Amino acid sequence: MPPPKMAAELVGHIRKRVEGPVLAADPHPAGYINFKVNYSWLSQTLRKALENPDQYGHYDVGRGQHVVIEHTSVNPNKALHVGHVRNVILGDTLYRIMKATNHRTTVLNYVDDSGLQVADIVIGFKFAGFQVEPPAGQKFDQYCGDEVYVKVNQLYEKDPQLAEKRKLVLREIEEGKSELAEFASKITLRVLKEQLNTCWRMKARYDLLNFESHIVLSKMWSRAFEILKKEGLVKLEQEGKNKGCWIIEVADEENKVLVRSDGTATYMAKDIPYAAWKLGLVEDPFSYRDFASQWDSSILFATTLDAGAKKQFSGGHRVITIIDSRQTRLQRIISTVLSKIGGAKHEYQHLGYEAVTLSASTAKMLNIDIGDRQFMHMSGRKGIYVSADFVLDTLHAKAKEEVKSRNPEFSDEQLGSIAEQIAISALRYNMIKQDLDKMITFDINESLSLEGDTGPYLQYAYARSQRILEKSGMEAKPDARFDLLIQPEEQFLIKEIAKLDMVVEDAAKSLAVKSIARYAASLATAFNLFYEKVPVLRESDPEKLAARLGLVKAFGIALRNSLDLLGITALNKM
RNA sequence: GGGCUCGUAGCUCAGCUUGGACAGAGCGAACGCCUCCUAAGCGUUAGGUCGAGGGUUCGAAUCCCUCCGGGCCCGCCA
Repeated sequence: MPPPKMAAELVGHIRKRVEGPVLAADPHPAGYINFKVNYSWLSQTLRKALENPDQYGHYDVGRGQHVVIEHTSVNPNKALHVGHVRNVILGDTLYRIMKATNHRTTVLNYVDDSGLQVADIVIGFKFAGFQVEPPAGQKFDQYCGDEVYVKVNQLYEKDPQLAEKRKLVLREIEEGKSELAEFASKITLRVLKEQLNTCWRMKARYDLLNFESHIVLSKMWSRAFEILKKEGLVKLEQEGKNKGCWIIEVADEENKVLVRSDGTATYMAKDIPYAAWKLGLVEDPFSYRDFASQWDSSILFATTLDAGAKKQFSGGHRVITIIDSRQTRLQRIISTVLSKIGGAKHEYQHLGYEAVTLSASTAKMLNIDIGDRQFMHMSGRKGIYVSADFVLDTLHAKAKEEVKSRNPEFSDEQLGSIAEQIAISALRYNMIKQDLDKMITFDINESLSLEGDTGPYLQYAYARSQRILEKSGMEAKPDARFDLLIQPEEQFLIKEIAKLDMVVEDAAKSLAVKSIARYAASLATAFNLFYEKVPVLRESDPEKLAARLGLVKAFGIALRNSLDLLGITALNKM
């Protein structure tokens, strides 16, 4: 039977059962059955929002389940660039969604304080004559990354003896104790604090810093290694190119070396115990100390092997590690290994995303010739990147001008604080709105846009709504006659507001972080259409006025709650 | 070579999981809308062989196969 005919026939039966939320069912020649929603029923969702604004849209997906999220994890030898920013914002947004859907959350930031990149900085200071103090006005992380790291790497090419020092320095750092290791640790912490300032500025926050050196010194690896041996997951290669190495066999690909023929562990081998720790599959060897207090008044802890408190950071029912998709293969191996040593009942998930690259015109601004290519991969070592602080500062300056032109009476302090919120909003929205498996080609000029599909557009819709409420001089009440809201723009807005919990539920279940951004944008658009067509303050019928004020307020609640999930501040004025 | 992934308007992207009504936004272009709740807004117009071909289906941007093009990954580096 052709669909149109089927629809027509079905409608006959369906009509008899139409009730409650559904007003009518009509066949459409294209083969559809169109149901008409009962708006006076749907508008009761507005009452729900007004009665319980803070909880509106916060769906209980997690039932208190513990989720461990790792993100950021930038090597502590340089400032964050826009590529790292994608990671930070993705991770922090996921944290916010998980938290809002009743998950117990733990956010980790892994600090690779014993890697080669740290050794490079130490060599710069100790053996290549770089001053430890940066020039006045330059952040220490930027100084280390822009100056020391890049230039030391250039020096290696001319001076092989300097390059030789890397291994020695690295070994000293790994062993700890020595004066050089102390120095390295001081430098690392200083860079880390500046990196955290940038992350906090973007309104990200963490629960724990995991220092790689502590993982190495804790002997977690040897314990994990014993487990792997016992379970028969690793074997000592007797011949071939990997002779003398402990390897792990991976289906459909080359075997991975875990322990080199000289007995040292590879990067993968450090990652396995850490991942197992996250899931609570190995005993927790760490104590925890206060590291810093954060903007949301929470305390950031750090691992320590010295005396400290015992805490429950690990042992997640679910672990989500956010690293770019170049690591997908390794993460999959780790996940497989964990499932074989008792992780099966848990979930170890890698949330990957494509890289951020620089657009041709932005590369040109950095004086980099990329020929006829469309984009350029960033490289910390070569000094090819756009730093997060730079983007935020530039956005801030631009936003400040815009706010000032609209609100000349504002104090400089007010202007600065609003401009900062706008800058963060622009950057966060820009980094989260597209799909994870799409590369972001970062263009500095495009990223400075405050119009169209941007964070400030959302904030603007919110500010407009708050002006209406303020100027009305009335309180929007949940018991208004919402059934009087019968204009198309009103009904469209109601429908959007009502979608929030569905969107949040879906985002939490499928880790579809960007769908919150998409929703917030369509919600803001629905409001702007309403704003354009339906006057609120000029309405003379007091019942209609009350209903519209309720609608405006409910919109504000839905949008503010969405913006909270995105880490964007809802502004009353801008 | 093998694996993963992307390819939709001039540009940046939604839509694809769960196949259906003329494929939607933003930017850019042209033209409009502030005596009226902030014009960071709204509207109109122009712009599309949904990479190509085949298959499944009453119906494919969406599912399957092949191919083409871009990207990433395949270290006793991290």
